[in-house]
Amino acid sequence: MSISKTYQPKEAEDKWYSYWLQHKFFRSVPDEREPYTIVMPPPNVTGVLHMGHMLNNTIQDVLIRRARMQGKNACWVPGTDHASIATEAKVVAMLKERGIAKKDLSREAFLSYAWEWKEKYGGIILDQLKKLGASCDWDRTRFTMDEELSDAVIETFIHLYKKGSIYRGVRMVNWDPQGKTAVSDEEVIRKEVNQKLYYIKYQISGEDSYLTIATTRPETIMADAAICINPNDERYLHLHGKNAIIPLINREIPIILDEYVTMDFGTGCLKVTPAHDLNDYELGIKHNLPVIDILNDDGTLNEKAQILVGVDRFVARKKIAPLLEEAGSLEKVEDYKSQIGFSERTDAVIEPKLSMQWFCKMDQLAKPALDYVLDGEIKLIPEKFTNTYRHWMENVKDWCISRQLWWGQQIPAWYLPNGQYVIAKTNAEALEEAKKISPDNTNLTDADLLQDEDVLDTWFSSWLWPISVFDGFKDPDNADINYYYPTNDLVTAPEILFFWVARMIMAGHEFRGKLPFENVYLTGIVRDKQGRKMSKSLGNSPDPIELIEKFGADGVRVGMLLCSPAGNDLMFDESYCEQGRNFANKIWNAFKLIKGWDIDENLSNPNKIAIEWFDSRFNQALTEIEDNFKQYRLSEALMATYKLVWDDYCAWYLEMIKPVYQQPIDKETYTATVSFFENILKILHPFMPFITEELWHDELFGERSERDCCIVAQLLKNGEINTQLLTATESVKQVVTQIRNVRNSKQISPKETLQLTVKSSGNINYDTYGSIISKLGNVTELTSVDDKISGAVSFMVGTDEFFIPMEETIDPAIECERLKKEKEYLDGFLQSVNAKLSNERFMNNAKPDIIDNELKKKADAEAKLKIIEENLTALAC
RNA sequence: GGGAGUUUAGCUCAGCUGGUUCAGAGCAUCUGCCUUACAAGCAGAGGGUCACUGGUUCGAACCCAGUAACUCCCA
Repeated sequence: MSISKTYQPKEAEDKWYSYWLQHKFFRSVPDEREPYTIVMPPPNVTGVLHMGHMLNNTIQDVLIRRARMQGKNACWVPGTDHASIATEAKVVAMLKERGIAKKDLSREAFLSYAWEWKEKYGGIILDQLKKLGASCDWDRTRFTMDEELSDAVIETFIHLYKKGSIYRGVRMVNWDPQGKTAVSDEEVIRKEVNQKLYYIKYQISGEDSYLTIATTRPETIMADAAICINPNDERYLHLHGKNAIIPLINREIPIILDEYVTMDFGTGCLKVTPAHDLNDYELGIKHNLPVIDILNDDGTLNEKAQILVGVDRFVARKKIAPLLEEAGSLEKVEDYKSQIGFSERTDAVIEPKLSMQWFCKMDQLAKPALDYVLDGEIKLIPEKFTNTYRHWMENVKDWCISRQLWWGQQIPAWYLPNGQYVIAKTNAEALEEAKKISPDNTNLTDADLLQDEDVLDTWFSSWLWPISVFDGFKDPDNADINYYYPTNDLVTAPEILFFWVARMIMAGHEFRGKLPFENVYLTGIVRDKQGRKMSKSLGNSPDPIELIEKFGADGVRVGMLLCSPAGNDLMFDESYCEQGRNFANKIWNAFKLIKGWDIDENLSNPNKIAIEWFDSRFNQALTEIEDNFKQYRLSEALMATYKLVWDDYCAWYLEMIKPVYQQPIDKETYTATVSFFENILKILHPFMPFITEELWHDELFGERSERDCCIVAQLLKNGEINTQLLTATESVKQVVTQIRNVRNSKQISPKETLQLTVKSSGNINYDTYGSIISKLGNVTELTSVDDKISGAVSFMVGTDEFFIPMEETIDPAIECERLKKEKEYLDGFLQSVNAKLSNERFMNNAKPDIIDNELKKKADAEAKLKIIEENLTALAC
């Protein structure tokens, strides 16, 4: 049988993923084992897999697979999010292509199109995740608009309303004129934009003088309600108590005084437009100013503007400048940079707009949610996010939860003909409630009640996710929720710490009295090499599926993890995936080597030390890896594994025990080596599930039953670590390296054998390790002497001296130079050590073990110096 | 404008409670190798004023203050 020269991922991936599915290895049902649970941050139904998902889900899969192999009942719940605004926008666009306008459709008709769209595209990401190897319990896949989850949303709304936490009110909201809906503060992205600052002259009423205001939004002057100046501004004392006249429309407005105005910004005169600016709105309330809203929902000007009616706000801005110019009211225009809010979903410029919305009070919900984190019951990883979290939670504003959309859970508010409203789940219940609050209205029928048109913010469903996926609302005491909740780890992006994580903690506390998860692992943002965020519009993001095809899923997983320290952004580059692919190949080739050996039962085992050494080294690495996992340092856990496999196992161990070409190996070594390899497959599995499963089933490891799979193999407990053996072997490795170095510098082929002589100081028993040195250094004869050998290349390892006789003569001058350099170094070293030891304050203040260490350093250095000095004398230099 | 964070090798990052002359890893680079597991590889090697300036200390990449640059969050 011939084994391919390199690892071919494609076939193994398809084969084993379906094998796992078929044998239900991802399936989790409550049992007596300890649960380990992750709920997947549900991706949007509108999305396609991007690098952020790849990173996020690789991490979750590593955690879940490891837990599974630790004997825990691992449950990873997948699902998707309905993403009201984004999805509705997609559906509207799709309908437009088919020549259908949303406004011509009934709500029901529109929703059926939306569902059709969701069925068609909504599962794409989840399918793509399978290619990555995600071991989710797919039977538990949920969608935020599933019936049970929607019910939970409605009931939650009713509960919070009854508690007084939800109210309806007119507020300045972030209006998305393209999505025609309000969005929350968190959904507004601020960007610095080049704008113009228009200086506009307003005539003072009854006078022939003017004042000048500076604004970036000249199209809103028609909505002005006042001009505000700082009462301390001496330039404008003459304006106190007067009125100004808005140009073009000639409406008279008062000049008011408020210290809010910054005197040195613009002209020091501020136009106050309560309907179209948040700060102006507050100023308006304070000064009892009228609110004049001149914009329609789609961002065009309405008849209140009197001019430019029906024109879009940005077109109006362009058109009004010449009008003002003509009227002699435009003083000048300057370039100006400022922050502008954009809708996260549609990228439209956000319009501050007054409207009637539903709000959820945050103060009471925020307090306990903050405490969980401050008390350390919930850990944010890395810790630095705790500060950000606290800052946000302490300054949290009420949450605008209504959206002027159809796709989502419709708000369970029902309006009576008289304008009163009741909150109820169904029309029938609403009718009952309505009769209660409106006793005069006994002949109300359900047809008289109109349900609120709006739907709830998507986050108002996803904040319930860790509870609702286990039906914790429908059936609060069911076996699943009792077993899986609180979940263990949440892996998500820091961008949605407030949107989502904070609110889940609130919901967890409010509805279950318990935190929803114990650890929040915040991943970085995937950026390209130049540090730009990867995005579709920039076109700088590789297609994850193509990456998988190119490097294999294991390779890509390794690549993602190699460059992803927790919480730090990662500068992604394909070369990391290449490194991952190469690693898979290395493992493949180690397998090929072992696979090719024949066993001779009659041979005795010459490799006892090597085996013992690797056993210790393996256990040492296990400890490191475990420690890294405990601290969620996944990239370091992977690196520790990588080095164990590549360096220790392949480069050292296999070379130590490898039989001469086409010679058989002894049984004992073979068994140990195969067993090591199997253990290595286990620790590799969470990172590289496919290649490990593929190799696991090779006959090299004997017969396997159908369910004996790497994915469910149990990780080993840490065994003993023989530190003495480990340090001795380190020295032995150094000897080998030195020999190779000599070969390199003298251009001696590895094939040419050498003689090696050691003058040992007795720290290492070369009878024991000699065979390893001989084999790896290609040394025929290793002899021990008590005296130096002349005419040989020499080197030192620790305080042992080694000699390799050379036919060509050694240049004493070069040798002298080398020795002198080393002596210089050691002298300096010794001096610094002695300086410490003779320093009274050091001796008084330093801990005893540190002093001991210094003494040991001194002794070592002195011993080495002695040898070097002897050598120098011998060479007479 | 307010708050947080970052700055260590060409790149990406470790460096826990100051204590080896402490400066480390992977990748990249350079040199030599087609040595029958692996050129997607093997064997070696060279890379750094730990952003800057002061301070504390017997001792500072690490603690403190200030400066600079960058990033993020909030307004």
